[in-house]
Amino acid sequence: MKLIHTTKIKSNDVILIPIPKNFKGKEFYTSIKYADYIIYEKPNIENSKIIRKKTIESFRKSKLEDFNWTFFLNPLASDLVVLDFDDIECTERKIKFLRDNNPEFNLKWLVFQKELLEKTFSVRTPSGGIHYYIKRPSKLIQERKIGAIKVNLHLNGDLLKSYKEKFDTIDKKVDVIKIDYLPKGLVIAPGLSLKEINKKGFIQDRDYRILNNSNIQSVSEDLENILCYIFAQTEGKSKEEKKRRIIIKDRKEGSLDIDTIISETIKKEKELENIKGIILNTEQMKELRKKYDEVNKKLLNASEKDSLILQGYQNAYSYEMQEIEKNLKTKLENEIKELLCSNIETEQIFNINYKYDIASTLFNRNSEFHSFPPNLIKKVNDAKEGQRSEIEMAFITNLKVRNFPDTYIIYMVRKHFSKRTKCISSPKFLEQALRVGETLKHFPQYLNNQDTTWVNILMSISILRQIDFRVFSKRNSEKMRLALDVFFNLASINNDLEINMNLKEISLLSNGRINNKSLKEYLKIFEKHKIIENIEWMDYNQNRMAYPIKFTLKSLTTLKIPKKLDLPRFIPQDGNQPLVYIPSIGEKGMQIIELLRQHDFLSASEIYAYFTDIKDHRRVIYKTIQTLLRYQVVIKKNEKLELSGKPLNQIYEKFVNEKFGKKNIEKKERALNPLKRKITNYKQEAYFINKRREKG
DNA sequence: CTACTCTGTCAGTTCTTAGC
DNA sequence: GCTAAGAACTGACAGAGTAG
Repeated sequence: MKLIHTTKIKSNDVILIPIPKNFKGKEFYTSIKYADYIIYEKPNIENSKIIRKKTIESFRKSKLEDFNWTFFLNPLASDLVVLDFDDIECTERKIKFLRDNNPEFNLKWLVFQKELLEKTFSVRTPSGGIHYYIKRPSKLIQERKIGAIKVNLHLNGDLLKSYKEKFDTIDKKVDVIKIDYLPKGLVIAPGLSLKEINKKGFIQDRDYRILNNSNIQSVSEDLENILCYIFAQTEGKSKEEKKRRIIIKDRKEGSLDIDTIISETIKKEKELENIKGIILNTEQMKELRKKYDEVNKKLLNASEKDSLILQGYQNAYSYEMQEIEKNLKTKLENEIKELLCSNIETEQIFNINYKYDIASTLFNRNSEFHSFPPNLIKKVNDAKEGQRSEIEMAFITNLKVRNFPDTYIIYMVRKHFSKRTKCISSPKFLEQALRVGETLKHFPQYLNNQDTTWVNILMSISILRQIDFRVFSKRNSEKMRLALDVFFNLASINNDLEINMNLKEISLLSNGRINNKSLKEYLKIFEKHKIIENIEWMDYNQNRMAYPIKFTLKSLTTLKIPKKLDLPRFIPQDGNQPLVYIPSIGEKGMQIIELLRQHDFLSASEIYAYFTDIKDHRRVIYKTIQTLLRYQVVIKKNEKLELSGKPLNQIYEKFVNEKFGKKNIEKKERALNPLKRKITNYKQEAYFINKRREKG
């Protein structure tokens, strides 16, 4: 005899409570006083056994099947939660109002609805409501919350006022939305019919029919954030974890003023841009200028012999002026570096900028590289009042989905956005846009305008995070991910799937340690698997496919991926920084750092879970973690790993200093700056390429 | 017994360096 | 761009120990 009328809910999920099969006109009651017998700390099955025993003892003539068996939820024993949507028409109207007036709520609700509610097991209640059954492993909320959505958290000012006016007449409890969050307590089980029950004076049969017979969905980590937002609740985690969270926040926000660092940096960067103008106004420079001009006058009437001497003077003066400019430039650059690299947060800004700066020095490009589509900034600043929020959102979404850190985005906004923009004029808009971007990063399928190129590229970047590249080649799969990642990032910057850039530059712009030779090999593999097409090779030397002049990426949205990774693998935008060049840290090390940036702290086994595609992942990741611990990139606190907070560049410098000491100064200098070293090598190569080509 | 931690080895791949 | 040599990285394997 089955007491549960569905296979989707197992007996260890719930405690079974007897209720009468027919209420005979009475109001709802349970057949026994279950509360006296339940011991929360025990597994549900044991509690159910006790209840059954007590039931048989109390009703000696009855059998188990003479009762209906309903559910009691015990948050200590199971992560099953029921979301009870009451008064569904009014609820839906209220939700619609929130969605229309709060873009962040709109997106998060959409994801919540599509990814959880519509996919999970649900039951139609007799009042027309719906019970959604979900599993929430975090067990963040352990008490019943009736009317769990507080409207004033999602609306403010005039919007809240007009909301209240609109719903005041319909609903007494206007401030809340009638969605009950039930992790604990009694719930009428699916498949039951409460015969002849008295509900508010009416006697009727009340049926609980299964509406969606899918499996019960578990709340993934990404959805967890959305649930936290919708059912705003920050409590519930263990005291120790809460405390740690506060400590980490203190370190990130309290102890240093990131805003000041960013604005100081921008100020200095502007000085650097206007360096010529600034120098001209210094006393020292005025003096030199004066002397220079005087000599110039003398030159007009000077004899041939004198003019040689005067020209010598002139050269000396202009050299001195150049030196002043150079010194001030170096001084400013060092100050910027010192500012940004003083802490682990803003250091990312430096490392990302450095990547683009250094890459542009390889072939002495006049136009520098950007991290974003350059014309987007123009659009942002030129936008009319009504279009602003959409265009600014597009900018932030682009950087966010491509996994740029928030600090970097804030820096970009402060640097490039005009005062009229929404991001600058209302900081709350920027905060909200960043949170919306965060959601889209994890749920890219909800990006608007899917048919446009720029969204298509963002989708592709999201997809490549979950490709298991070993299906394409036995080669090192993470390097292939790096290659495709940099290609699509460049496509995003140019808003064009065609790439015509030197592979050496691409190597420098990548988010990891990959050289042009490997990029070339991967190009061929990608072409074979139709991810890249129309490669135009430079074949000056007997059809040897020396290097690609241009090639075209194909959107990954239509690509059929035979095997996906369980969890997306995010490559940090500052992944090509010196730290990666410490032996046995590498890309894996950066990916672990990225994980810790996103989660604040994780246990070793939680980190392993992200690399299960590697057969021997525990051993492999273990080694990387050990190295990170050895260099104090991460530290261990109560069995959890977290970033130590030491700037990564400082750690790398220390590593080089210890390795070379005072010996091998030349090698040390090279080692201190791996990207510069790469450029020197590439330049030397280019020199010989030209030489060979001239020979024929 | 299972899940996990820790150490070590090895072959194949990828990167750097030196040289032209 | 190319080669060669060597360093470093990567993921696989074996195996001992430990906690629950």
